[in-house]
Amino acid sequence: MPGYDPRAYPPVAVTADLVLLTIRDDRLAVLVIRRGEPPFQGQLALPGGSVRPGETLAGAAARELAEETGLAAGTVHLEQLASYGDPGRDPRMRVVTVAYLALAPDLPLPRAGTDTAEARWAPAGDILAAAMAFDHHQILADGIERARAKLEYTPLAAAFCPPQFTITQLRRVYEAVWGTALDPRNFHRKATRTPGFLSPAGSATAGHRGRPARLYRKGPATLLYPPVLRAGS
Amino acid sequence: MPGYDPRAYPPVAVTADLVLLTIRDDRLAVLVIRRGEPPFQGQLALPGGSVRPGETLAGAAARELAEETGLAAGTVHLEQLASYGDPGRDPRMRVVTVAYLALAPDLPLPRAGTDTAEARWAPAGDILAAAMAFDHHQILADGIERARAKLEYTPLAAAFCPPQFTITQLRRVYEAVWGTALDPRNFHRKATRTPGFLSPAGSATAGHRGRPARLYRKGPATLLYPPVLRAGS
DNA sequence: ATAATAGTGTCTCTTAGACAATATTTC
DNA sequence: GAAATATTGTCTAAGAGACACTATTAT
Repeated sequence: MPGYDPRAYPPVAVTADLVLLTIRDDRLAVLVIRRGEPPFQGQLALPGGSVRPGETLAGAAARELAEETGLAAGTVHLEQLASYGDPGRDPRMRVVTVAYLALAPDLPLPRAGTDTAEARWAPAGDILAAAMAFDHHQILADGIERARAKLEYTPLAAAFCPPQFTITQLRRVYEAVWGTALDPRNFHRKATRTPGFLSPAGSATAGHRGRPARLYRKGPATLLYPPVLRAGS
Repeated sequence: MPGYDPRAYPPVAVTADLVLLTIRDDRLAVLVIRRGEPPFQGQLALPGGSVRPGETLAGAAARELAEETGLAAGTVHLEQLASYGDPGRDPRMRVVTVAYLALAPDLPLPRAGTDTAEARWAPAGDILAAAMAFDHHQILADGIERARAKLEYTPLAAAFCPPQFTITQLRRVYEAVWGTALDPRNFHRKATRTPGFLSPAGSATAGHRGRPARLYRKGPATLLYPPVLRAGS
């Protein structure tokens, strides 16, 4: 637009917030912190912080992720979710946050006390039923919905699993995220016969009751065809 | 995060950019402007501008849309696409842009000369093959890919059509966006039998050769089940 | 009548979902 | 052996894609 000058307006802060999901005890869980200072002191919130000068948006999200989990970005799936910038969403000033969705295997508990007040995993359903600081409830809901949708047509469920995993582990991811039970036999056939979904990883597990299961890795496909559709009609 | 202060960092500008798509002459077209001033003077760009104080992000996108097309937001589908904020994407200062995807029926040519230098519709394929200012090439590519994907599992193709339309018009949308030919008979069956995709609008068209076609409106569904899948295996 | 476009029906193949049957382990 | 889990197979119904056929208009 001719004549527009980005410097002509009052200052805006840009932050990166994180919806970090995992599966714990066969349930979808989210990493939340309890805010140690105003605004919304004492309330639950998503981890996040300012985007620093010279840092990309994804870089800021990856840095937050590393600070919270101690893990390098390579281990965890990280994608941009959406941006939220309603005036008044932060009482201090105009803040636009770029939310990122991160999907991780069941991680060791996040490092406590370094720079974040009381970060912990909590069942996603519990958090959705509670209040959160800022508009984080909406951001979390959007993140969960994104994850649900992406399980249908991408091999992203594997992001919730360790590098090698069994079909049953993968099925439990679907069941936890969708909140529905799936037939183990039909799921097995679907997962193993959808091209590119899985790559065999040879050996088999043992150590629990029942027949040992084969191991797989995430396959080369980026889109599943045909998709794994949630029940519809 | 304790101790973080959004005011502690250098200023950032937030803008809203628009990927406005339509179908013209059975081809996917995008609204582009030619920049009248530096940076990237003379280059093609997407329409956009600063988010004003007190304005929501979606509100800024709707305002840009109205400025470019003269249309109220109600006529046009508008959804957030993604945000782009790499340092250096704008040489003047740190600018984070929130891109919105807008889908519209074939509109009268945008108002010329009011506040935008030379806005025009251009075939999406031509623009993708050309250079654009900033990172707008990437934004456009992401917008087109979003539109392609959404045609599969939402009734969004209707957003490219006037309020009432025929099955053939709808099919031409799919063909233009996907760049593939679809069987008219199978598409007809699919469109009319997918629950909630279309609502009959009674009367029939005429005025051209061939049997008059029935008219439909966009149906109540927000997700198509089963989806209209692009050919895969 | 002919061409053109709209709409229906039919056939085949693939896939989803229900569920029987078999395989391989631990207890 | 019994129980638990993994894996394969079978049956049925629904949907996709190919394509014949009918319907209704303009010229």
